[in-house]
Amino acid sequence: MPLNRKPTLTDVARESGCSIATVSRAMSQPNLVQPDTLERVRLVAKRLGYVANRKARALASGQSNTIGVVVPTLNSPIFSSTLQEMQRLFAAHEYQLLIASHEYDPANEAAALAQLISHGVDGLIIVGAERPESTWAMLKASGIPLVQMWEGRAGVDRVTVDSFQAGYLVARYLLDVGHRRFGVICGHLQNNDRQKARVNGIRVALQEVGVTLARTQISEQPLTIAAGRSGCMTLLETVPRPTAIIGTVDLLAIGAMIEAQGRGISVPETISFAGIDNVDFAAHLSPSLTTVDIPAASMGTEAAALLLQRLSNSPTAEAEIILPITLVVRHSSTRAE
Amino acid sequence: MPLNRKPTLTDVARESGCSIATVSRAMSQPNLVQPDTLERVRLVAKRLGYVANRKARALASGQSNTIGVVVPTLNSPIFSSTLQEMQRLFAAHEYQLLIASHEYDPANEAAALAQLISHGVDGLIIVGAERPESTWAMLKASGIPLVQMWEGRAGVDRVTVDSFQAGYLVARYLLDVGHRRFGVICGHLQNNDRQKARVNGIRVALQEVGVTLARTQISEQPLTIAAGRSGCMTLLETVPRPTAIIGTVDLLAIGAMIEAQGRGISVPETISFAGIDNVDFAAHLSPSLTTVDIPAASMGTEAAALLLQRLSNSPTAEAEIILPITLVVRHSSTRAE
DNA sequence: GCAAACTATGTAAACGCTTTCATAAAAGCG
DNA sequence: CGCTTTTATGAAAGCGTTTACATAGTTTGC
Repeated sequence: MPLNRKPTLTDVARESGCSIATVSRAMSQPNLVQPDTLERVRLVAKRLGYVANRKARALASGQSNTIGVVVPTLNSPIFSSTLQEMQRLFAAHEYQLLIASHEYDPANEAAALAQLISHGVDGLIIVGAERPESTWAMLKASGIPLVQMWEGRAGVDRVTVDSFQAGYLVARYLLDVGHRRFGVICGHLQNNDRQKARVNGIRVALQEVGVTLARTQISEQPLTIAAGRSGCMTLLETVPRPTAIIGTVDLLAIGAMIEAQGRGISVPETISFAGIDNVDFAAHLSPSLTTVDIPAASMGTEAAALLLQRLSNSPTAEAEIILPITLVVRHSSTRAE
Repeated sequence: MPLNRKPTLTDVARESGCSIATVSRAMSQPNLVQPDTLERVRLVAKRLGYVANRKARALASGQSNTIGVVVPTLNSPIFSSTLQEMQRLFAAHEYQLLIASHEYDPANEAAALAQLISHGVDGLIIVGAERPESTWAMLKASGIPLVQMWEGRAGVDRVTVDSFQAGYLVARYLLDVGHRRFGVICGHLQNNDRQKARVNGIRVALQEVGVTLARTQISEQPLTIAAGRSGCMTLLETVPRPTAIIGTVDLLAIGAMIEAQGRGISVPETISFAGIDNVDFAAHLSPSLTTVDIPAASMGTEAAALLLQRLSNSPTAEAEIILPITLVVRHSSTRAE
């Protein structure tokens, strides 16, 4: 078993006849060392199979080449496409992603953040702005560059999307084509500012034309297709029945639509359905889902780019990048009779 | 700006009037220190807001409390549910997940693994067994506990699922209900042993009844719904047309089915469709998708549990956990006329 | 009641790297 | 050609922990 011991800087230094300082420089700041010395060191390093020990490097330099990301859940088409893009960009810059999820529990989130901070991540990406002040204080105190996604609190860099507007857009559209009786299926609103904003957008759009959204017209659900179905079941019992049902998340809208179809309700003739997110899937359903496109992948790219910029210092002013959203009208919705 | 400097062990030691060794022990091996000393140290630590510096801890102890996971892509319902479960279990044991994805590129994977190893992860979880010997050598040389998921190479702990059998099961079922002309839409086979095994399972099942699967009856595609549609388009042109189309991944099967329906082909009467994976979605489609259930979430849990066991030493013999898969017959398939 | 075995703590040496400072050699300059 | 500036290297001091070893003080056992 040739599992001796990993070669260290010292080993390389000994073999190549120079000091560890020179070797260290050869590895991380090659321009500070003479070409032939560099060559020699590199050869030895390669021969010995030397690989820098990042723990040591991190301790000595204060930099870990690591980015912490905390999302509500990994198991969501939206977050995972965001993560995928972030991963791609960060990997290209030699950063590793330390990913945690908290399942919409603020205590979990605080714990995850504490762990990441203690791990010494160089940067942090978080979702949403709603969290206990104590968590915010911890983030501030850590002094770690921070980027928020989705919703943003002023004073912190952020890449957002206007969730309120997303809700407003779908609702406004449905109103425009004549709907007046609505049902809304949304995620749990507690600890989720994205959901709150979307629902508010809907509510305000309705109010503008004098329609109020009653308690019974809203069903809070987990974010799954099955939950969308059961949310729809509930809403179908309200009298009078809605002519349009909005899922504040595509998965919910899809579940709802499937449930309605399963009961022989014709979509969109009898009830129109619409979602928000524009997941891959939405375009392929039958009927295809009217929704609001949220550029989840770009959000990942932008957030990563912003953080990278911060890490390469450039002490620019506080940044807020707002990504555009667009209503996508498809066939799950139609004019109310 | 009270961003002075993080308190260190030394600070706590000074304030509590004992040596840093005692403080260190108080933090990590409380039973080695007298109750009242412990109490005192803890109080001071809390007052100062002391948080252990994991970089230093990692360097000194050789343990990083970090697990590296390398998956092909984050953006897949299958892998993300696996990751979600792993994250849950590891977080409960105070481990952080360092996640990388390689987009099915062996070079990327090797790079990611090298980075993770250099980061000093305590354990590693990888997907599939197919990778260059050089990558395997690197893994071996690192001496880091390793768990493989999906496919396994002997000699390394693994949590697998019989992908061959998955393919065999759907094909066998379709044969049993009378189908003889097949179309298969699969992912790119290169560098993807899961896909290869699934296709082989199908091929062998067909051979058993004397049916051969021609080159033209297989369409390799990226793993998206849209790709499933275009795969279906191709297959529909073969003469004679297949009476059953298998997507080796639900997304592909779903896309294919949607394409067929879009062309006015009745499903399952004219063509039967089946997939593999049993994603959330499959049950809710119309018609609901016949598929093979792959316990992706359990795979995450089991892999994490296995790795945790390894990390807590218990030098058990090499483990291979094979998770059960089951055929789920739904309404997208039916007896051939 | 004394050697042997613990127990609680302290001292100091790692861990493997980065980085400041010093030094010597090389280069630039009037 | 002497003086300043630049460049390439080395010595050594950290970075904040853990941990082997040493040292007293306490038990235990016969």
